Amino acid sequence: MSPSARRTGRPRSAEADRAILDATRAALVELGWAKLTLGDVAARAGVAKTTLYRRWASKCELVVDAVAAVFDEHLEVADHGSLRADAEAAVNQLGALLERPETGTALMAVIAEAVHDEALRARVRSAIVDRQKRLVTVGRERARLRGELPREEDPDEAARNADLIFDVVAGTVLHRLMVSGEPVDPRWSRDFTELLLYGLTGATGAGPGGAPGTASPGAPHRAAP
Amino acid sequence: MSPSARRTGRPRSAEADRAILDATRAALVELGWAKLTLGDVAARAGVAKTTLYRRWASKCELVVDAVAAVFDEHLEVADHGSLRADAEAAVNQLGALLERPETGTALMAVIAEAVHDEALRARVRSAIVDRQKRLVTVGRERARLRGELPREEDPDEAARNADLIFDVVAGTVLHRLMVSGEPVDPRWSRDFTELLLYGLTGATGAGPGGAPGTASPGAPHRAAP
Amino acid sequence: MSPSARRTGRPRSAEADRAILDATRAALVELGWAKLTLGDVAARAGVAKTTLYRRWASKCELVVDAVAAVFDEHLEVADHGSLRADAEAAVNQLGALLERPETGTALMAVIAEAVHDEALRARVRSAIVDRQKRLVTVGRERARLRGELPREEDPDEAARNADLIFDVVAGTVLHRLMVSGEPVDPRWSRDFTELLLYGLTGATGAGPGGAPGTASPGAPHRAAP
Amino acid sequence: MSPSARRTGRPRSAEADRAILDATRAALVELGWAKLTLGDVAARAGVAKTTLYRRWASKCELVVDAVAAVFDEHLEVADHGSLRADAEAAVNQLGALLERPETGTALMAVIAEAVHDEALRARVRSAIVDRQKRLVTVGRERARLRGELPREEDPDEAARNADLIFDVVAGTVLHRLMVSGEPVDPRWSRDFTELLLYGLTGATGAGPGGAPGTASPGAPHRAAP
DNA sequence: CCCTAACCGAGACGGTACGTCCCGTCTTCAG
DNA sequence: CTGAAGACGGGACGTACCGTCTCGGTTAGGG
Repeated sequence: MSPSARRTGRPRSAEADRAILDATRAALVELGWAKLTLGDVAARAGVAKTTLYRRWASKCELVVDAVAAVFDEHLEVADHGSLRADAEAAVNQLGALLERPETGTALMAVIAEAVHDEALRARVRSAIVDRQKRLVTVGRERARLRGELPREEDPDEAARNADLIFDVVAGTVLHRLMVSGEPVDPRWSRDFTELLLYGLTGATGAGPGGAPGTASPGAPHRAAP
Repeated sequence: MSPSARRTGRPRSAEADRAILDATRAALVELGWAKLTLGDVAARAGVAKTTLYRRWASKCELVVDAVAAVFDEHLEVADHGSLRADAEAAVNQLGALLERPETGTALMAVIAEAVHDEALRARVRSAIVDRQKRLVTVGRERARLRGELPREEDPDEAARNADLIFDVVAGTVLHRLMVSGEPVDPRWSRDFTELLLYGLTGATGAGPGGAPGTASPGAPHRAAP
Repeated sequence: MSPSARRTGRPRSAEADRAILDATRAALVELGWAKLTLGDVAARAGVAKTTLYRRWASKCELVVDAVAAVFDEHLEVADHGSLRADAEAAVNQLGALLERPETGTALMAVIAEAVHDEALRARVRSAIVDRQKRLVTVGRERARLRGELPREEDPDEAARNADLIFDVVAGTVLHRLMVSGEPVDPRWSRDFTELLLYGLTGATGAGPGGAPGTASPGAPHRAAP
Repeated sequence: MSPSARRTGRPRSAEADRAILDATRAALVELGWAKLTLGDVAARAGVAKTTLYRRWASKCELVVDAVAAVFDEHLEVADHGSLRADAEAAVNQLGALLERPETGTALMAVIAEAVHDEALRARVRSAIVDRQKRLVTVGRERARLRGELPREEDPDEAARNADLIFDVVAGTVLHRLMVSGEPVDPRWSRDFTELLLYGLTGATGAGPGGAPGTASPGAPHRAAP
């Protein structure tokens, strides 16, 4: 049916899709998640509510798609030469994305909704989370090739570790922005990267933030005794 | 004025306050954040809607207070003997709190709203975030007394570090539960604690999760040469 | 514009209009004006409150229309052969209409409101008052044709007289029912008609009510000497 | 109990009563019946709601009393020398009273309520209607003494006639002002008096309004042939 | 070149929850 | 015991969106 259906009749307007997603982002910036209404989005897009509902089942799914498009455009996994640099770049990139007025809030709200909605959770995962996760997995793979990280034998454990690290990176950035309400500025992402690489107990003797500019790069993975 | 104000007229019923907060928690458990209705809360509490609106300006503020009470009851900062044990206990405690049906989702939604609402953000901070933060600060102080962590000279830097660590701990737990949708079970909190203490580059040679039961306690803060 | 407007979109349901007016009348009979609730009317009509508010701006306007329909159905201006008979019939008809549980009280309340509301006043006038007024004007016209009343030269004065007579007839009936709380029974309407035709000073020597059964019919418009 | 009760404790403030009734009239003028609220009246009077409710059971009763006071002050039954003059004076007086912004509307609304409330109806009757009625009864008595009206034998019939005449006078004036929305000006009250005294068929040959200034006084009760 | 099916806009529909207003009662404190 | 202040339970209000539906009109294919 998928291939045969939708052969006859007037095809859906591709322009409408674009206009709706643009309008959704604009409305998110202007009103925020809670005050965003589908009727308003339709009006902004110059489109009938019917048209909108034909394509998206709910506010959540629409917003997920609208936000996902932003992630698609702005996430890249360039090689910065070292684990540390890759990590810091990933933190900065995540921070920059979530600092946008249309993403962070919307994402939080959608995630809250998704807790009780399996289908929505899957959509969020495939449209947004997995895209971010690649930053981590690709970075780790590169670090392993560079010899910065040991090779992991157990694939199961490797997967667990990848998930853990992603939770740490994404969770921390999200928390910094949304809960603490502080920006992801260069100093903070350097401190965070430091902590991420060497832990609380610290490799540099100074702990995270301790003269990081000089000490950290020179002591990459803890001089063996 | 605070003490002299509200001298006249019928005083507000303390019982009503309690009934409303209880009803809010019950409704959160039963319906979740999205389907929670102020009218329904009032009905459950055996209270008129007016009474509820007299005290709380919005669903968000009500939920913050209701959730805060849960945190008040269940957060403790007992001494577990070592930084590692304290950290793991804090992770478990945070996990247990946010895994409750009435807290996690609601908190996410409220935080999403708070982005556009300064007053709400302050309320969340003082009622919930700061309470959690004590787990981190008290734990770090103890670790310092035990000699597990170096003394920090610059008080400014100390504050930055405390904030960073809290963002990492709380953000990671939140992300694990809400976004990844996985539980905070003993193995995960052990792995996370390991990562938190020793970083990606790892102290144990096996990286996070590598035979942590044996290696980690024996290599707490990396014997200095 | 009137005919061309409302071309697009789903047209309003004529059935909803009918159901709402029916429900309004039923609710008026059952609850009376004071306890009548727009929400209740909507529920009885099997209609959403929105639908009701889309058509009528207030309880008053709705009731005016509902009551007007009753007047439309029950007012007729049949020829009874003489001014006296026509007048008596008009009095009886007005009495019967205003004695209905859904009309009298509601009308009083609406009129009270209309004092401060020009639009409502116009609506009452065109929907109800003018319909009643025809009883008077048609009756007077017939009486003139029969020679029972003199021809009026000045059209302005004629209009003033028609208004006056209508105020007398309708006002008296309304007052009898609403203020005095007495019914419009045959004897009273005969007495009132007598007074209306011959005045306080009376044509029959006995004054109004004085042996009216015999005197009045025989002395229609005062035998000229 | 009536005489012995209310001996002890602080006596009720007579000033409060006055302030409340004044505030009620002011609020009626400003807001009209529908928008008048007891809380607002209490606030205007500088009195607690409790005080108000201790004295009046409902908005209706309060308004009746407030309006009644106006009638008490402004109704007088002076002798104007003839039935015609007395009638015209009564019409003018009634008109002037009901034209006041605080009386007419309120009266209509209260009467509408009173239809379903026996106690209220009695209160309206004794506080307002009967006061007006005296204008009619006293006038008729005087006219009888002057010989302008025949003596009535049957006391039952006399009562019926008095009621009828009052319904006509009060009802017509009320209808003129409230329903037709026209003022009770000198010409109208002259025309109405004419109609009231001589009826539709008219004593003057010219009908009501036909050169009434000259014809009517001279042809009082239609010379019998 | 027209037919026709699916599209589109507009907007009314039955609902649910909202937050406000006022009701009439109560509870407290001051005189 | 009165009176002010004001919180209380309750109920209706009128509004805002929801997601669905019914219209008339448009717009591509496929015949």
